[in-house]
Amino acid sequence: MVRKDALMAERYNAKESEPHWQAVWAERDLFRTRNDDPRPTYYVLEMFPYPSGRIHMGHVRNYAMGDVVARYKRAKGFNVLHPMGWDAFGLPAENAAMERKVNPREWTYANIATMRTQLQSMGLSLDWSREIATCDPSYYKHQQRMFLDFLKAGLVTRRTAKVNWDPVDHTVLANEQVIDGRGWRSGALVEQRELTQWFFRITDYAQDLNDRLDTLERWPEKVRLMQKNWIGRSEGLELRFALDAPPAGVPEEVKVYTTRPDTLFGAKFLAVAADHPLAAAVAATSPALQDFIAACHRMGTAQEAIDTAEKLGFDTGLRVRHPFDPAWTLPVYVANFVLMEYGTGAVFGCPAHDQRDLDFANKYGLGNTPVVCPPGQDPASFVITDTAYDGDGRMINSRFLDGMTTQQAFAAVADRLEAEILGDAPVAQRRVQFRLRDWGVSRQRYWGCPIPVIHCESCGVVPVPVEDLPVTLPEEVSFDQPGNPLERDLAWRRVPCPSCGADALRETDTMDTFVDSSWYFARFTAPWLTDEPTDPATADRWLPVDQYIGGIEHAILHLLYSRFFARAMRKVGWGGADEPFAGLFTQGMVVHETYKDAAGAWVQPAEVRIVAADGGRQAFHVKTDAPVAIGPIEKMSKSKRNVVDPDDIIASYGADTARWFMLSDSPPERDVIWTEDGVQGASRFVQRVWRIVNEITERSDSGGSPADDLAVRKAAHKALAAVEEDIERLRFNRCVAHIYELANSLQDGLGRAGPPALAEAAGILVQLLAPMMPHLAEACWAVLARPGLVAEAAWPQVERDLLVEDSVTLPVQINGKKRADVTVPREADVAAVEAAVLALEAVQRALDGKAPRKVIVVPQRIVNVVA
RNA sequence: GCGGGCGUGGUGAAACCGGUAACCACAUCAGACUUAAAAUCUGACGCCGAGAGGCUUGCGGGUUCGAGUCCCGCCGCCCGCACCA
Repeated sequence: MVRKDALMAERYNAKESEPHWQAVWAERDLFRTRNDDPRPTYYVLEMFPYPSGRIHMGHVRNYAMGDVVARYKRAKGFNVLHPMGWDAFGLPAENAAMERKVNPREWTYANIATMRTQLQSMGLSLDWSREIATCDPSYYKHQQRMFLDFLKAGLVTRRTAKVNWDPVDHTVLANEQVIDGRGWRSGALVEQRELTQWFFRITDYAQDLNDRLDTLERWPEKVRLMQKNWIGRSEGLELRFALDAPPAGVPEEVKVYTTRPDTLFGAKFLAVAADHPLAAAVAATSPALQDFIAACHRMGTAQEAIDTAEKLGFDTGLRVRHPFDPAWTLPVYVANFVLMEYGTGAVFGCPAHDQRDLDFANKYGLGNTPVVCPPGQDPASFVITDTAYDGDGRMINSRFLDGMTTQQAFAAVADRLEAEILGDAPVAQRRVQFRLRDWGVSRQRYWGCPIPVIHCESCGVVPVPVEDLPVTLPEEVSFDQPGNPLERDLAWRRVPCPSCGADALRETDTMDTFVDSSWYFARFTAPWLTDEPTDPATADRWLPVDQYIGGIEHAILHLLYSRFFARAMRKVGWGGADEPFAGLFTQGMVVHETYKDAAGAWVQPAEVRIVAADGGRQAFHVKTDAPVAIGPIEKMSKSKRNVVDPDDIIASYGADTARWFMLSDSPPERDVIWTEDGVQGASRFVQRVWRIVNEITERSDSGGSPADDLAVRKAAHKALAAVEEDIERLRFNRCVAHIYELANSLQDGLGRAGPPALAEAAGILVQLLAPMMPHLAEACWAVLARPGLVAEAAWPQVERDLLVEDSVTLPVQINGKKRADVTVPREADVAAVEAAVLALEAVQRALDGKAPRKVIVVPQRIVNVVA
């Protein structure tokens, strides 16, 4: 009690401390990465943000995780690259321009400025000297260069594709602007229009993109699986059906792709897509079919409708011959469920073994013949009524296939039909098919990277010469009229043809913003280059990214496109790696309770006061005191108003508290619930660490027994070993638990252990904290009078000797239930442990004088006595 | 429909290879300090039971000396894809 005043260290003041240490780091330029640093490289990257206006808690979580890894790896002696940039093109800037009459560029750069300040207030160890914004000509110039390289290398094609067309606004709509089949602004029914557009030939790499997934061992299994399904590789047979007496103008054959050639003897019909050439040929003389095709097109738009859509078909009256029996013919339908984009746009229907075919056959009275008998079924009694059987089994009703397994039948059909000739080619061909389609990159938008080509009446499509890059967006832009402003801007569009010099027009499509984010990780390796997208040797050294961290929502598109770009960039000589991201981590969302007032309006958490009530909690509005209903916990979103502004949290608690809370509690891949109690708990811990560290330095009186010294040192080194392992595996919540444990041990040891042991343990505590709460750690480091900055300090070495105990306490089970403990020397052999256990009173009592049937001793773990 | 994941105290969770279920934290309760409150410190805290003890990882089975963990069958929730032949 005497030294109470002396021990009352001042409260840690994050508001003063955090900007101070940020200034110290900046002054020493601590986080600038040099490409010529000889140490081993480590590239940690978090998905760069879209500059929407302000950062949100999801950003705080994402960047806090990345910063832990970056600071830890730096302490471990790596040359760490940890850059930041802005995914700055996109629709919201255009929306803001339309709604608020602002310039998209100014709006975007203003947002970037705000968000940069916010990120800097988090104390992230970022190399800001490498900052890039994708909307800057210094970035998209190189993207245009690569587009031209890809074009030359045959990785870009141009063909027609459907777009969403708003007939009232006369504009192309992005998918997210189509709501329930209607334009988001006009409310008009959206039509599908064919437009000539640019495509990246990602399907050229479908096989490799599929196969290399297996090598991405540090990717979540879930993401690999999602990509695998998206790529959708299948092995099947393309087979040709000859038409039986086709009328004039109708093709003589139809090609069909099937993964189930084994079921060929169960075929009952053939169906082609509404867009299939055969359908068009028949429709030429059939107004009824024209109507049917038009109806199919109308249905195409609405996503939900497909779900419930009935299988509909139109009987063309044509018939095809069965490949194994020219006398056996099948009717040919045009069907609404057959997709022109997949396979050959035509299928043969085997109702017994495909649910869709069965629904269709039942509707049109086509019947079914089961040809695969499930294991354990009697073939004689096996019938299909309204549930198709798509499993394996033995072939029946299939002539020469009877008795075979489905796999054998597949091979037998393929072998025979590959050898059979129809006209001048084999009837069938084995073939691999993918669901993946080419990547349409054309967007009829202003705020994107211009596609660097010129359309000339006599020369056609002419690439912009590399020396003329970048093709910059016009500065002056107006969104008063609907449509793409670039199309109206003739001053910008009109250019001489680079090839013949005649009057020509610029391409007005800009690139999908996914292109911008498909190579930024490579640009970060040398963003100062003005003439080239990358320095290939430098890119080779840094890539792949060692640890990439971001949201699961990018599991497919962004990551797949980046994987495509890695391949394409290597092909055209810009270096990098086969795979862009060696390690991937997908973090969970930040969620929060929702609140609604009596009128049903959403209420912000900041306006809600929570009171503990009997058996639960009650919420009241801070201003009106009116009761507020507590709703379900949901993802923080503006629409539900359940957002907490990082600025507010940093202002009242500090960045360290926010970071600590985001890393504690929930496993990083799971959602974390933001609660006021949780932040306060984190904040209390900040103060506790500060008190402990200060108290240690203020106490030099107590002596400390060797046993107490050892206990504190053991606790510190145990925590060190555990945190090290858990950071490596990105298990930040476990790191937090270990650090709490160490703080508890340190507090226990305060009155007992000696100053050297306490100082050592406190130093370790501070270093463990440093990746997570860097400002607090820096302040504590100074209090401990340790030299330099903790941000520059090498990671401490674990003293392995301190991790092993001399004796171990083993649980003793009798018949699998824990009944006692036994403490034995660590090195005790099995016989010694067994003897010690059998001497225990509890064991004696249980055995009741008899010999045990069995004693299982698992060294260092457990003993089980079977009575 | 297809594919995948998850289910543990009041809450977030931990339990690595099948080996003491519940580390750590939040909340709650009690105590200390205080005129009081906050802050801080100490303690209790899975369930039943006064206790001894018994029970407990969504439910039901199985394998095993031993199962939260492995296998089979249900139930519930979540996510992704979706007419892909």
